[in-house]
Amino acid sequence: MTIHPDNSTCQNCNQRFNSIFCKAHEDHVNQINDQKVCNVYKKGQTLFNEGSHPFGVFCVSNGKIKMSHLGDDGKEQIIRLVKAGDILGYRALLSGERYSASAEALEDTQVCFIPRDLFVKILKLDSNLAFEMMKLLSDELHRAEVKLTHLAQKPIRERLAETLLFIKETYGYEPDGVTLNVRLSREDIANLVGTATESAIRLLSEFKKDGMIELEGKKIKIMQPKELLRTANIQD
Amino acid sequence: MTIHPDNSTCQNCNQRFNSIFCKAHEDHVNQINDQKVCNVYKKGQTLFNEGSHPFGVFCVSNGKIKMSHLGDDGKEQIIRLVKAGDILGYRALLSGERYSASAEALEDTQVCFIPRDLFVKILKLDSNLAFEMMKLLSDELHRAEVKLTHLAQKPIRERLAETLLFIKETYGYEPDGVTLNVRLSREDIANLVGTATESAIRLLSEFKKDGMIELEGKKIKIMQPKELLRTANIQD
DNA sequence: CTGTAAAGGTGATAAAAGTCATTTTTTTAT
DNA sequence: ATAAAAAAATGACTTTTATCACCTTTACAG
Repeated sequence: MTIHPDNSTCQNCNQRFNSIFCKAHEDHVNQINDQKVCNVYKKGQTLFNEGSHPFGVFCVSNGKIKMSHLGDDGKEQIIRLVKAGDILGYRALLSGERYSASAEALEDTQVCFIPRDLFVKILKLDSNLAFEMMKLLSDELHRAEVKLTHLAQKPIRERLAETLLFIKETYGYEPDGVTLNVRLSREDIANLVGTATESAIRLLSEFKKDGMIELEGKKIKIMQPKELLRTANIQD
Repeated sequence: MTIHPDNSTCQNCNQRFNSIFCKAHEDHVNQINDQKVCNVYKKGQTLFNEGSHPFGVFCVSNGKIKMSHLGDDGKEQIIRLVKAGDILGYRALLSGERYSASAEALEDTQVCFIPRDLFVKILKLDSNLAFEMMKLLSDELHRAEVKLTHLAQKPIRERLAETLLFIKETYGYEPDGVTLNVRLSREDIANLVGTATESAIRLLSEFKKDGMIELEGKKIKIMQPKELLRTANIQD
């Protein structure tokens, strides 16, 4: 079992001021630290499944997670990419419903679990945290509404370009400054864009031919971000 | 100027216990009542426009409103239908951004305006209200994610059927028990479904030919709700 | 290692949906 | 009441995208 000295408490967590808890009262952070349960999920492992009950929220100290819905015909739609510092599992918990999405680790990921009752108690006591939570929900809602509009109106080529830029915004580059810092299957990319896997593959090849990206297995290098942005055709 | 005796104060508003303020403290409702500004918007009038600054939230005492995004090529996407008892304008306000959507009255609509500072102050003081707000945001987020998935995966025929049922859920029927209690243009319906107006018109005609609905100008009668539900192909 | 399964890739074809042009109907303003 | 404008409807056609079949490459468990 690996020990992470600088990361083993919430107070010293390297994501502390990169998370929703940045403005939470110190006492409350201490309480979370006392009751949290940390865990490592291997690549491909599931944190929770659509349809099951939420017993708390998860806070990611490092790693990457995808959250997805299963469509009515069984096809996966990825609705969110989660990174270190993010929390997940709050949507269902706050609605008082079962999970409407599943969460799966995209690589080995370290996660702390905060029990439901504690999280709710602190949300009620700490109006700063509550406000951050509302802001987070509002931002997510905004993102979802924009994506919804683009799904309804934009061709797949533009949505793929936008998706690649979104991945870059979320996970950034590797030290080389061009390779997207995550490995996704072509199917995952398609399920993020909202298209058939074959269409995603074809368009990635076109982007490569056009010199906007380079492909090495699952590595994607962004060679011409400006051209990609133009292809995405985003106005705002 | 018409006087609405039972409706002129928040305390006596017929939507009081049908709104997010159902669990707010009485004192806070009184404060809102003191500072609110009521207004009537005629059919087609705009409450606010994408890109402008939010100075508070709106609370609908009666009427109907559509909220929509403008896509990058100028096409409208309707993201929400608002009814009596609902609030609107909170998303941008809580995110601290400009409005990302516009709101337009679908019929003559009575709306109270609650100033920003008061709303924020009460949200900070009243943890019950804050919780209701989080629940509301979570529910909206859920709705947006499901819609996003359906836009990515379902054919227009299914989405149109789903949209008609959604309108029914939102606004209900007229006293005859079959006519949808709202008048929408074919373009609005298309912008709700996320398709071209012509496609929406064609499919509505098909639904009529199949006996699921009847059309009389802008009146839509749901004749076979079960068949419509089957056509929508919703699993959950 | 190495065989097997999974993922990636490609072409042909079909289906879905959008666009454009035109006509009919409805609404609205004068 | 009526002309003008807007909305609805329809057909022909094009474009986009999905599906299917198949082949190649990669990953990985035994």
